[in-house]
Amino acid sequence: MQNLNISKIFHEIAEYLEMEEVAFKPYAYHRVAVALENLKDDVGEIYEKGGLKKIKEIPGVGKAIGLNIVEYIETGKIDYYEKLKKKSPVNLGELTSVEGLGPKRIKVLYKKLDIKNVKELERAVKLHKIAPLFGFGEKTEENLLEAIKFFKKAKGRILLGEILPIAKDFYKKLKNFKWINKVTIVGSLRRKKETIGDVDFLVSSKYPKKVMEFFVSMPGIEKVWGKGLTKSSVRIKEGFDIDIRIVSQKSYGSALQYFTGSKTHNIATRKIAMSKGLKLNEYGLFRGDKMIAGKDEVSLYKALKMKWVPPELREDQGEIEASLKNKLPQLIEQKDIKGDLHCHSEWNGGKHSILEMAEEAIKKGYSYLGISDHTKFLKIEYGLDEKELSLQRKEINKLNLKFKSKKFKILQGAEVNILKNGLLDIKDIALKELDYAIAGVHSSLKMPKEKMTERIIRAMKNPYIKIIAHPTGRVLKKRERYQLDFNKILRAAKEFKVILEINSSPVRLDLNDQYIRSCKDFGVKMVINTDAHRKEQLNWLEFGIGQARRGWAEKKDIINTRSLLQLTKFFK
DNA sequence: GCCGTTTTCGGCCCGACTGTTTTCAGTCG
Repeated sequence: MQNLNISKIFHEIAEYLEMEEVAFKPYAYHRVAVALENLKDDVGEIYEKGGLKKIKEIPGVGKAIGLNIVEYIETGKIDYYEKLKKKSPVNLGELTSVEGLGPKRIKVLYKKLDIKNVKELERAVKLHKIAPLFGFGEKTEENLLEAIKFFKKAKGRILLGEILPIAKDFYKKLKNFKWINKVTIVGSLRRKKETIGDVDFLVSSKYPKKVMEFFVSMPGIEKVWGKGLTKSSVRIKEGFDIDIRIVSQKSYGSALQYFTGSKTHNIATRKIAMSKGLKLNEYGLFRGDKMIAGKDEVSLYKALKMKWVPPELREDQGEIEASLKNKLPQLIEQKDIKGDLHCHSEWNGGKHSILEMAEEAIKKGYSYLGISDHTKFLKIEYGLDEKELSLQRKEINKLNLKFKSKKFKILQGAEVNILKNGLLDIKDIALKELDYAIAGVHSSLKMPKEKMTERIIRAMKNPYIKIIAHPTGRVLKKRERYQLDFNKILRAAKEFKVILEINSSPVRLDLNDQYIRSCKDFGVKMVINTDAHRKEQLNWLEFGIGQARRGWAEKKDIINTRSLLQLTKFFK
C-alpha cells in the first residue's frame, strides 16, 4: 500500500506551500492526501490497471497531482516535493508536531532565526529570542516552552497502534521459521502500553546461529546494531529498533517473565523469591544451584505461591499483593464485547455507509452497532443538525428492518459537542429521538480546571447524555489532557448515571489506565468504543481492550459487554 | 491545483479561540 506514503508527502507539500503563502494549492494537496488515506484500493494497482486516467478519477486529483502520484509509483520519489524541501530545509514533520506551531510561524522562525528543528527552537526559546518577533509575544514563548517539553517527553516512543501491526508481521515470519521452536512478543508491547520504545522478541531454539542469520536478513531491516548468539538488535525502516533474545526451552518461562517486565514488577517478584530463600533471574527460579521452576510462567509464579499475573497488570501497582492473595481481577476480554457505541458513517464524511459499518459489525459477531456522528458545531466533520439527525434516523430504521432476523440492531447515537459554557450544540428535542447520546469536548481545550470540570458536569446533567467521549482529551505525543478535577467528574458520573468512554483510537486511548482503575474502584461504568471513521477501524477495539485491562477492568465494569436488551433498558 | 445542474473562470470549509494587535493572523478541530 503506497497510499499512505504518498498521502504523507502531499500533506507535507501542502505545509510547505502554506509556508510560502501560496493560495489554495495547499487545500488541494491536503484534500488529495485525505482522499488517499480513505481510498480502498492501492494507487499502484489502480495505475497498473487504468493508468493516469484512472488515477485522475480519485476525487481532487487533476493533471499535476495525478502526475505526482504516477511519479511516485514509478520512481518512489516526487521531484516537486524534493525541490520544496531544498528551498526551505526545515523539519516540518517535527516542528508541526509542536502544538501551537503551524506553517506560518515556522516560516517566520526560519527566516528570522534560522530555526529548522525543535532543538534549535528550544535554544531560541531559552534565549528569549521568540517573544520580540513580530506576531509573537511573551505568552507565545511560554506556551512554546511547554509544548517543547511535551514534544520531548513523547519523542522516541511509538504508538501501540502504529507498532503492533508491524511487530505482528515480524512475529508471523519468525513463527514460521522452521528452526524456531517458540516465539513471543515481550516487553512493553506484551503489556500493551499505549506507547512503545522498541519491540522485543523472545525465541527458543536449538539453532541460535540459524535464527540470528535469518533475523538480521529479514526484509525491512536497515541496520544491524549487534549480532550475537543470544541477543541481537536491528533498526527497521520505520525507524525503531527490534531486539531479539534466544533462550533454551527450559528457561523460556522465566525469560518470558523477565523480558516482559516491567522492571518494577520484576524487582518485586525477585524480592518475593528472595524472601523464600530463592533466586530468580531470566534463566529460572533456583534454590541454591537447583532450578525449581522456569519452563513456563504459570509454574514460575506458582512456585512463588502466586497466581499468574496477566502482562497488562505487571506494573507493581498492587498486582503482586493481589496475586499472592488470589484476588486478581477477571480481566475483560475482546470476546466479551457485544457491540461498539461510538463510530461514524459517511453522513459525517466518514469512509463507509451505515450499512457497510453494520455489515462489518455483524462480521465481528456484534449484536449492535451505535452510529454516533458528530453534530453541527464541528463543521469540519460535517456535523449533523437536528434535521439531518432525523433523516438519519429514518435510514437506520429502514436498515434495521433488514436485520431483524439476524438478531442485530443499529442504534442511533450522536457525538454532541459540549460548548464552552457546558451547553450542547443540539436541541434536547432532537436528542430525545436518539437511542442514546454521547457528549464530548472539541473546542476551548485550555480552560482552567474548575471551569472545564463544571462545563463537562453540566453536560452530564442533561438526561439524554449517556456517555462522555474521550473524557480527558489527551492526544498521545501531541497534547496533554485538559485540566480536570477527575474526582468531581467521577462523582457526577455516578450521580447522573453517565458512562465514561475508553476511546480505542491509538492516538487517544482515553481514559488512561489510572482513570479506568479509578472508575472501577468508584463504581462508575465504562464503555470501550473505537471512534471508527471507517469500517477497518472497528479493529481498534484491540487497543481499547488492552488499555481497559491495564486499568484492571472486568466484564461487569464495561457496559458494551451487555446484551442489546440489557443495554437498551439501561439507556431508558 | 481542482472543479463544475452558478461549468472554462472564479471560488475553494469554517467557527472558536488565543494572543497579538488595535482590527486581525495563526492554529485547531
